[in-house]
Order: sequence, then C-alpha cells, then structure tokens
Amino acid sequence: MTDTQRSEGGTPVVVRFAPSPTGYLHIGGARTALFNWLYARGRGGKYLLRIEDTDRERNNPEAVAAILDGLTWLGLEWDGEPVSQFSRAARHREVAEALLAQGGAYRCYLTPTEIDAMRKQAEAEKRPLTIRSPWRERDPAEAPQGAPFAVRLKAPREGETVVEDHVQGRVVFQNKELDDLIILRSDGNPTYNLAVVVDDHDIGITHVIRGVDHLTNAARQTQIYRGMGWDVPEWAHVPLIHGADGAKLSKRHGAQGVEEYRAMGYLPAALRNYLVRLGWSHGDDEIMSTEQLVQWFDIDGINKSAARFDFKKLDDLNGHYLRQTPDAELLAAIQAMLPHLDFAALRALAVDPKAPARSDVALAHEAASQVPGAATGADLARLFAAKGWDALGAALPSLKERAKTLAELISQALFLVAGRPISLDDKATKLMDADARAILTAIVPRLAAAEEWNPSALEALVRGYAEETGTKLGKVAQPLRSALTGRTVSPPVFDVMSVLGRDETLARLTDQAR
RNA sequence: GUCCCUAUCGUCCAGAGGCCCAGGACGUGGCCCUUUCAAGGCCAAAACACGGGUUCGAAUCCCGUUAGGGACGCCA
Repeated sequence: MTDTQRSEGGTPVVVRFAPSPTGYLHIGGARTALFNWLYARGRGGKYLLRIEDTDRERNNPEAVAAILDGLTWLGLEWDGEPVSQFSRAARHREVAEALLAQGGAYRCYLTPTEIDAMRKQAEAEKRPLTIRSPWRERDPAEAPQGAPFAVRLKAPREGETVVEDHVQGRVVFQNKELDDLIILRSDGNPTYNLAVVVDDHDIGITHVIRGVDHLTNAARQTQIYRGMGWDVPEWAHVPLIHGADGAKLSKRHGAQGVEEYRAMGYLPAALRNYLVRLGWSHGDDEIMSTEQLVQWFDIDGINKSAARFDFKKLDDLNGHYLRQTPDAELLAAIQAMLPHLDFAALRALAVDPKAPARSDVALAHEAASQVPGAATGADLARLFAAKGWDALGAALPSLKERAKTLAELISQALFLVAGRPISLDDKATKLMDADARAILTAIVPRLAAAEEWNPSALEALVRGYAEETGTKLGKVAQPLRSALTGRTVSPPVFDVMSVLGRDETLARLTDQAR
C-alpha cells in the first residue's frame, strides 16, 4: 500500500535536507540528513540540499558554510548545488499571486497590534488562539488606501486535513484548529511554509523526511498543495533526539553541533552508526557498515518515540571504529582535527557539571600539564611534526586500542612530545620511591647495552632482569612507565620505549634515577 | 491551556496475539587474561508505567489514567 513500495517499482526517489542556517549543523539535523541520504542512496534516488534562509535576519554565509562543512565531514554529500531558498522568492511570490487570483488566498489587513490584542484576549479567556481574519470575507476595497497587508491562505474551515505519514501513521487535524496561515508577509516576502511547498514541488521531491516538530506544518503545507492542486509528497516525520534527562537537546547536554563531535574526536562512520540507531534498527545489529545501512535502511522502520542521546554508547562505538581504522588513516584524521582545537578555550569552557565529560576538554587539561608550551592543537601538531609524525604513527597500534575518541588518543600520546624532564603526576610521583629509583639505576646500563631496540627484545631484557633479581615484572615495569610517560597508565611500556627510541628512553630514565 | 505524538532493563533497540517466567548492545558489578590501562572472554543484576477490557491466550489489539515530548509567530 505504501508509496515506498511504489517507488521501488520505478518512480525515482528525490529527497532533500533543508536546514536553516543557524551557524552549525545540529546533531538532530545530522540524523535527519543521514536518514534522507540513506534513503536516497539505497534506492538510487537523489538527495538534494536546500538552505532555508527566507528569514533574512538569519542569513549569513558563515552559517551556511558551517552546515556544508558539517555534512561533508559526516560524509553526507548532496547531489547538485545547494539551493538558497531566498533566491527563489520571486517564484514563491508568483505562486502566492496565483493563489490570490484563483481565490485560494486573500489579502489580510489585520495589523500586528490587532493580532496582539486577539492573542491577549485568547490567553485571558484560556482558549487556544486561532486567528479568524475578517478580511477572509470582507471586500478589500474597504481597506484603508495603501495600507500594508499580508496574504493568507484561504484554508478550509470544515472537515479535516489528514497527514498520511510513514513514521507517525495517519494523523488527523481538524481544520477548525488550523488558522489561515500567512503565505506572504506584509513586506511582500514569502513565508517558510509557502516556500517549502513551492520548492519541494518544483524540484519534484517525492519524500519529505524531517523532524516531528514539522508535523503540524505538514498539515498546513498539505493545504497549500491542495490549494494549488499539486500532489502531496510522502511524509516521514522522525522523532527528535533528547538529552540524557529527556528534555530537548541543548547546550547544557554537552554538545549540539557536529563540529563539536569532530573536535572531541568522534569518527564520522561511528557517529553515523550511532545516529542511525536512534530510532531505527535492523534486528539486533549494532555495528553496521555504510553499505549495509544503505541496503537495509527504510523509513517505514523508524520508531515514533524520541530517543535520549547517550555519550557512553557513542564512545563505545567510536572505540570500535577507532580500532578498525588503518593507522595511516588515523594519523591523517588526527592531523585534520588538531587545528580545530584551542586548549585555552576548551579549558575555559563552562560545562554543566552534570553534562558528560568531554574528551577534548580533558585533553586540554592534560596538554597544560604535559606540554605547557602548546596552547592550541596547531602548536601540538608542530611538536609532533618536530618529533616526526612517524613516532606517533608507530605508537598508534597500541594507542588506538585504548582510546574512545581521537582526543583521548592524543592525550595518551602526549608523552611522546613532552619535554625533559617530564613532569610526573601525583600517582607517578608517589610510585617513584627509593626502590623504584634503584631499579631504574640498575636497569639503565642494561638498556644502554641492548643489541636490539624493539618491543619484544626490550621485554626479554627487562624480564631477564626481573627474573635474575627475583622481582615481579610489575615492580620493574611501573617505575619504567612512570619515568617514561609521567603517568601510571600508558600503552605497554615496551612499546613506549620502542617508539621513544633509545636515547630519549635512557635520558628520561636517567632523569628519574638520580 | 488547546491540538498531536509517545510509553519494554539506567540508556538505545528487538518483539508486529501463542516461539517471551521477554532477546541484543551500552553502562554497572564480579571473575578470567595481564607489566599499568584498555581490548577480549565468561558470569550476574536489571524492564513490558498503571487500571480496565477484547481473546482460549496480550509486551503485542481497544479504552482510560498517569508521565514525558512536540506544535500552537508576518521564525524556520
């Protein structure tokens, strides 16, 4: 019965993602874009991008760029050129005029003050406000000469408007609950609802996939489609994403824009995988490749209930993807993200104490203690470059095994570029007692004489020392770790020595041995 | 307030009348592995909001209650 099935038969699917330029790509919008993208890609359809910028106050190029940037990073490339809705205003006006000419709309001379009064009165009487403009029936000739007017749709007042939705099901709105919406403002500019309908119709959108917050707009827009005698597209209004407390996602929940997720070091594939599982599933599958998603995704399988955003689960997923990513690719990702980090700004970030800990903020703090000279990610990048990116590359296999995000991974890699003498944190300092120093002193000459400098040779050497002296390996490894990294937690200590190189290793050990 | 939507472990999902004394994943606790931390393996605790129906049989269908959420702009 569904048109989805019909589309599978032949009608090409055309969908669009239509964000308004708010300055960043909202994480919820990102999921909407993902659903659209998946649906189009899975059916050989088109996925277009339109910027809803009819509100001129909101227009600014950087805001648009931020959205395009976010989509590109997420891997949700659109087909064709992005369309500015504002640029099509003349066509929107043309449709409004057509509606006016055929009696489907009328000029309304109600002033803002009058509407305000109606609103106040409705509030006082505790009844919902539905504007009933007298100008719907009144002769426009009665209007004061040259008075400004808005154009309202002459919506049906009886009966109902039905939205047949692929996610929400059949949603019925009583027409008496809906008022005559304005399609042209008194300054002659089209409003959102008109613009959307005209644009979607003109480019042949077959499926409108967007947030449920647009559900009532779907009813209103249906009335415009009917007024023009146009076909109504298939609807799919997906539930919203909420914060951990169940309220609408906002700044205090951690992060809203995808660029923040990028800064924390989430991988696009992991974020996509996480996002798609919010409201949609394929049996018990959790980790799904993009190919599988494209093949399996369907709008009829989307849930109706809102989901809460859970960083822990995202972290877990990201860890999986991190471990799977080839080192060269990971290195490139790190190099790409580093310039986005401003440690001072991150440290100053006022984060809600109840919000989840951010790994980029943690990194900023770690950087302050381990590489105080680096104020930004770019500085850090220079340090890694000076040391040789190869060193980081060599450390990646053991590093990626223990990180959830790129920021966390970098935190753990900081020991590589820390200047001597490195600073030990409290636990490492405590561990570095007389016994520990003695062990270091004893082992330095052995390491200096090592024939080979690689993890397994070093491990054999240190194990040999431990056995000879009847010491548990941990007793030897922990002081080494602390002296080398300044922390009691790090990648395997033999890997650390290996990537640090003989000279640096011996120098750091000697620093602590005395 | 009015209209609309939702309601399965703490969280995300599975479940489309008997396969369910409810399954998976994250998180949590324990054990194993182990040079730290992870990763991995094993085990455990943990839910059908409540009340009525319908039915031989309901997590699944219907009604109500309660609790969430969304929409009510000459914003998008």
